[in-house]
Amino acid sequence: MEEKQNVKAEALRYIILAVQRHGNRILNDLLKSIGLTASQAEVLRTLRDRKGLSLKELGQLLICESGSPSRLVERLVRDGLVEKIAHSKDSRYVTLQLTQTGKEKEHLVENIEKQLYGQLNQAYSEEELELMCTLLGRFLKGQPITETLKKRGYWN
Amino acid sequence: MEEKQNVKAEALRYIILAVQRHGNRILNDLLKSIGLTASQAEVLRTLRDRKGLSLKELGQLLICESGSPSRLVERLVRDGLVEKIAHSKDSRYVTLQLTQTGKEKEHLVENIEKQLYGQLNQAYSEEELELMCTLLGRFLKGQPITETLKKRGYWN
DNA sequence: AATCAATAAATGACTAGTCATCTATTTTTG
DNA sequence: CAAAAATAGATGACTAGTCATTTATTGATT
Repeated sequence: MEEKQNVKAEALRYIILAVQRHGNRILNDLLKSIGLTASQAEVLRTLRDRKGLSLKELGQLLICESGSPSRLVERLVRDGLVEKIAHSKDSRYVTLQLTQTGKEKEHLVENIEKQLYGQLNQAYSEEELELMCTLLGRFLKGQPITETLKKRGYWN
Repeated sequence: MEEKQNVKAEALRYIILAVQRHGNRILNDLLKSIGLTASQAEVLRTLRDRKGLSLKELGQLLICESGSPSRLVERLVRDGLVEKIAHSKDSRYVTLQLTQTGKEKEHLVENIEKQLYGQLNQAYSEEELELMCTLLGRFLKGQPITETLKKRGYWN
């Protein structure tokens, strides 16, 4: 008798995967026009909102990566969107800031993300969005990632 | 006034990402004991359920990959879990089947997945699972991936 | 001060996901 | 039948995600 439940759990598992991929594809397609990936865009948005972050602090704010975003940032530096600044007191730290180009791209990202959110708002009412967040969020209760979500303002 | 909606849409976006990653981590941790990844396990399960698939047909059944699973299967062949058999009539095709070892691992995968589904069933009622599938699925309406989900039995 | 522990970041090694292109084969069609 | 189109799969090139290890620096211990 547990089999039917498992089928539903399995269905949810794969639907979550499919939705995540689908949304990511939508966003990446939109971002392609400005030569960014969704993960890179998340870094730009985060660096704009919080200045002077270290690599470690940035890593604790990203949902897209659980480890350290060394290489993600490396590519943004290579592409001239982010600068690394040595910390004067503790040279283990690197602090990050957007370059002028980075700031300009960040602004474009904002608008592109609005298009994605527009699609979500078209598909769902505010109540439904909240309901999904609450239900899905229940599965994350007690997990480290909830700290990140709280810091970002996506968690009560 | 659209900003609040966008915050909720953005929250959903990141919570879906976080939940997908968290579930994947749980599953990968469990699968590590038998030396498989979640994607590899999905292939094994799929090849057990449907015999004599070609690479292309397999690709159309996987949620974990949208393209062709050439390299995913390549690694399973390398590890001795899957065999490639040349198609006698049309040598463009390759048909796939589990080896004995592959069949044994597939059976272990089944049990490991039950542990994940157990966690989901503990967190959610049957109605909640269904509700989430319905709501999330709405975002996939009309997309190619729904064909895959239907073939797999996770879509009405 | 010298050693040891802790910390931040970088790096290696791997799997995987995406897109474009290439190769080999089969099918179409003129 | 020969050339062109279509198809299956393989491969190259890239980003990214994960885990383990290494390097450099700072802080703590004695």
